[in-house]
Amino acid sequence: MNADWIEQFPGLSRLEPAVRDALTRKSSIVTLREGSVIFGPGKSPENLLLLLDGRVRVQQVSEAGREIVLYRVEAGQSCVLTTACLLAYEDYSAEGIAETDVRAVAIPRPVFDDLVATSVTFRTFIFTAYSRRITDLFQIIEDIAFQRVDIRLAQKLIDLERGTGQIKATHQQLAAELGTAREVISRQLGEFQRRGWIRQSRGSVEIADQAGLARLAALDAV
Amino acid sequence: MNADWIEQFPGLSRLEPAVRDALTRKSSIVTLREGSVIFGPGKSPENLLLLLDGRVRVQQVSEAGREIVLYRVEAGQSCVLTTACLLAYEDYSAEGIAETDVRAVAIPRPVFDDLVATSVTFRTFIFTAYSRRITDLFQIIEDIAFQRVDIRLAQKLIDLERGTGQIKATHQQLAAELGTAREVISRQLGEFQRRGWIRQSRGSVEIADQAGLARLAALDAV
DNA sequence: TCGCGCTTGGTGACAACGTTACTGAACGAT
DNA sequence: ATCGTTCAGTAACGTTGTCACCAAGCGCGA
Repeated sequence: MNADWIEQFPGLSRLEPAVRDALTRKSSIVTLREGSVIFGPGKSPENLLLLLDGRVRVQQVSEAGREIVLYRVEAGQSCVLTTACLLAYEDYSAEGIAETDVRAVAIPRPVFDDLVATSVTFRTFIFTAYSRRITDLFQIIEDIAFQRVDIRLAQKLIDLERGTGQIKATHQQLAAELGTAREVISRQLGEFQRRGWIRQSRGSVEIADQAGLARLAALDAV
Repeated sequence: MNADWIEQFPGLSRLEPAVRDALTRKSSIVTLREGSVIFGPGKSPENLLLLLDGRVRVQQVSEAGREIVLYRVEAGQSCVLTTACLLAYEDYSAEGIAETDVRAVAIPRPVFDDLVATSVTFRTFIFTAYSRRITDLFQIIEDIAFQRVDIRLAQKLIDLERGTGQIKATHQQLAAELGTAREVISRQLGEFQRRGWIRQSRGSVEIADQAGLARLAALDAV
């Protein structure tokens, strides 16, 4: 019915007409409620998801219960990597969670397989998505291994503040973003507040001096 | 000429005869000297490599010059991930280095593209390789973020000791394996030696009590 | 609306890790 | 034998992670 969703994916707009037709016929549009666990230990997706609306958070959960956010899939992106992740090994422990209500195109595995075989465009789309995630992961590894927490936190705050100057997140959630401990976040935010860069309240952080944060964040790789 | 190399790749042994023929005809066997930089900032491979002999180390180098080993490609494995890595972004900073002399099958990009399109077997081979690397990366992230250095070092020593009870590596190299600092390795090895688990000499570590190391390594996720 | 329990945040003490700065030992080349 | 380079050891200190505990905020049912 509604085949126009393809236009939301820049990489797919030049899809060969026949392929495009097959894709729209054989895939379906699904909706997922905020908070749904899309995949994870115990769940396995039979579909490749292309996000139309909403946001999915992919995170690693350690046996000790600590979490770290690996990346997010936004509208217009595909979730291949995590699908592929389920293929090879069983002992993975990443999970995907709908951060908002999500609307997505679900492409069944056989159709996906067929499309990869048939279409150069689709193949490029998929491989590019892979590459992007992998460089993301490389970056995360470098940050965790070599970057100071205060700098990473400043960057993350700037990143999470989407226009509104407000970030709705507990210290615990921010700790998971950086793969560190809640206490560390509390300390750093306390320091940021002392410097007048932010104002804190329960469950949210308000940016008071973006430039101040940005100066710290820019110390990056000096 | 020598088409038997395909047998070295379990994932490819069932390749359709026609595809198999195309693969052997259009690819070439290359050799690389120990120490060669196979790809990295400035170098880009035009080929997908399937390793016949030798070992390739893939590592991330930070702007400050610190290094961390991401994974190794061994004989019988492919190097897709890093090839794909070059597609999307330019600002990656990983490099691949031949740890030993390397003999590999080089598949030109157009041939690779054609094979992915033609053969389900080949496609599975490639995607499985991807999945494996990605779960590796997930594991590395979890280790760096949540695991103690002494435990990781003990695991790494056991891992690097391949039969010989000897590990040829400087403290600096071991530090790069774990993404930590040389001084930290020196301290930990000093402690291991004090406990009688290892004996040190310039440029190498000798395992004296594997069981002792193994006990520490097993504290993993208790 | 009061009290109860849960979540969230604050803090101090200490352990682990990273950084800086420096030292000396081991090795290779000439 | 000497020199320069690489490698390893160490002390001091700053940063981050862990543990233990407490207090404030909030939702919810009595």
